[in-house]
Amino acid sequence: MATREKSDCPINLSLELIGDRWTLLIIRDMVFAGKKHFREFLQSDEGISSRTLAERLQTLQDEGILTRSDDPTHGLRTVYRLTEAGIDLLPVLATLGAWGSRHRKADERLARITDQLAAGGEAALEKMKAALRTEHSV
Amino acid sequence: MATREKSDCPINLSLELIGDRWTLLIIRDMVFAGKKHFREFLQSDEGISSRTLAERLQTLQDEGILTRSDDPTHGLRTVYRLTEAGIDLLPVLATLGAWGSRHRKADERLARITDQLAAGGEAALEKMKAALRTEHSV
DNA sequence: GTCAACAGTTCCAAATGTAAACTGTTTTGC
DNA sequence: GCAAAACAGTTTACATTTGGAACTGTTGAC
Repeated sequence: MATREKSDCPINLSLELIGDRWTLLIIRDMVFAGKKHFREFLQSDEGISSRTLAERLQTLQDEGILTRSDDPTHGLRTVYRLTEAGIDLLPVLATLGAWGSRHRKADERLARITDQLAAGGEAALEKMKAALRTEHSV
Repeated sequence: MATREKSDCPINLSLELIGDRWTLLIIRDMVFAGKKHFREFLQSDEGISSRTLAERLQTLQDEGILTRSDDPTHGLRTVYRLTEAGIDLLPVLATLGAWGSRHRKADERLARITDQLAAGGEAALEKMKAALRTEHSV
């Protein structure tokens, strides 16, 4: 995504980075399923290809949304962690989930999660962000 | 976008429809700039191609996000209007804009708009939704 | 020492997106 | 009443992105 920015509109700038089919699904898996490893992302229901996954993880790393580091306890394993900018995408996931829950035929169990998050307002979001900071700190 | 759904996750269902570079920019133009005509969307800074625009408008219409009708006062003109599902995308635009405003180098004047909307909580959103309902009703 | 786990990479085909020119009406300005 | 501009797209040729499958090279488990 080395494309020159097409405008300085905040919505456009967000979309230039996360406006695609896969990026927010990766973030979703980190936020709601606690995934941290390449192989885990590969196993999601939507079936991202390893090629696309590798490219997205690299871009997200370049743009400061997540960090990549070696697992000290396991030489082969790589750990991906959300940065503060990545954790800050939680409200986007919440509103996106709430919309899908209301206007598409979504799984009820999953819908409850984002619905509660969106309905809980700032307080619910901050609580979950705090938990994510703990989980993704080194 | 006649793709079979890959999962029933509400976030995935939202992304399958609006997770791309252009769709939310069209909605943004309708919501914040009051655009309603093909030629107006074409003139945005980001420069969508007429082919992509036509395809997206068709999909959004098929999926019930907007409606298409002839302008009674002007035989050539077509009017696109947001449905309730389309208006309901406002919180997504607000959080997306707030994120871009905080984490990218966004235009300050534009950033203020989404920032206030996101900071104003449910009340600010509902107020703007009410205005959109009036503007996009027949 | 063998086998599975791990994070990718490589290659090719298919799908999608872009730019630019073009269509066929209708309305506007004179 | 006629020419030019406005309107919503379509078409075509090309470039870029994506998807699927097979493959690499290393490390850890048994």
